[in-house]
Amino acid sequence: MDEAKVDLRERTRNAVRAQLAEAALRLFVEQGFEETTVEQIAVETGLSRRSFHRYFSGKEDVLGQWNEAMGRQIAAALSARPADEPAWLALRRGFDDLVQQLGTGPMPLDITRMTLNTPALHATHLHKHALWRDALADVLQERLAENGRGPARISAIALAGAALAGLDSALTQWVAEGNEQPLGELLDQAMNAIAPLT
Amino acid sequence: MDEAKVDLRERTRNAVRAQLAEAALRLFVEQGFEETTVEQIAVETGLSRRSFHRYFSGKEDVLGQWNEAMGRQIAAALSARPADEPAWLALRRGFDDLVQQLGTGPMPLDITRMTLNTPALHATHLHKHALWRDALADVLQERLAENGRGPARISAIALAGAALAGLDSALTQWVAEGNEQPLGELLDQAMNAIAPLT
DNA sequence: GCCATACATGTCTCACTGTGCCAACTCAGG
DNA sequence: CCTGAGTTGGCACAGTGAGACATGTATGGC
Repeated sequence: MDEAKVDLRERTRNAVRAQLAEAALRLFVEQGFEETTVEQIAVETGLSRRSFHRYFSGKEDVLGQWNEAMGRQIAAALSARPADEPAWLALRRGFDDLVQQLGTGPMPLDITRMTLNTPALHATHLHKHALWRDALADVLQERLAENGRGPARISAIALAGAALAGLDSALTQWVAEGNEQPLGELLDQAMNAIAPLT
Repeated sequence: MDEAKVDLRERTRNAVRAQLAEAALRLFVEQGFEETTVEQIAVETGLSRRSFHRYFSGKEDVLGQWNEAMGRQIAAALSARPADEPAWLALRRGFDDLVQQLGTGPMPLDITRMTLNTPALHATHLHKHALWRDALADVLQERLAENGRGPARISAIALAGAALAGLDSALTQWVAEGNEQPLGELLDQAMNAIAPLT
């Protein structure tokens, strides 16, 4: 029972969570983030307000959880880069998955625009970057620990943070000009302005 | 009357605002941010909950306004740097005021620690960085516009964001090790890890 | 097949926040 | 004295987040 039972419950939970997230996203895009109440999302899914809070800590957490998965993906991509690749370039390549995923269809652009323009969501967005930064810093330390002692923690965090700053400025520009230039090129431009992508 | 009257009102307002901020900071440090209610701050200053919201949009805005002044100061310092100084070094020097101000007494360290560890305040902290970033980007564009056309907006934002990422990792480390190394040295270390401080 | 048990959910309740609205007060200028 | 701008307090309201408790509901062992 400790096996299949837990797995089943877990899968059910995930399914419900996904339903809630889907309803929430739809309502957000339809009528805006602030104008959507938790109750609306809950009713839409056939749940109570209280139960919504058993899956998400709040409205903004709906997007927060979506981003956690992406964070792990980026960290994994980074640690898969060849060890002799310069760190800055490896960071750039680590973003490739994200860039590709955001480049498919107009939906991601709408969500990204809403995320950057809604104060409450912008906060979530920045918090997400802070989490990604720490995760990437871990990988960087591990990556560079091979040749001698790795860099100090502070350097790893700084480097990861700088890369994310580049990503953020690329996203800002991307949203501002409405997908005029592909996100990947903007990211190259941004990161190159910080340090040469050797 | 349009002269002294308005000024008087303005000074009174600022005085009340300062009193509120002082009471809020004290209560935050004493009993934590989340555990402090708006009502407590208001009563402490002899005001009503309603009136507190006429000075600050919320608890976190107390620190938010403190940071706005510092943001303007940093931007001013940056634009005062010699035009032939490399941008990255100029950004580092622009932080000198902030570093010095945070290095005086144990109070700033406590506030900074609380800011980084409290979720709601961390969000304010990140938002503040976003504002600073845009302000610094403006100055950067202006600075480098002298020799020919300035850099693209995206590059200016990326550079400013990277500098702030360095500052953030320095602050994180500073708080983590409890002022073991001076903040200025940590900042040198962090920014050097991103790009050489020529 | 039956039941104890764990887990999800709904209802009720409470504290806190942010905001609109209105009455009362203060204080300078006519 | 009084008018008018600005500030404040009190009240009400919607929304959020969380604790307590009761009610299902499905799963496992018996």
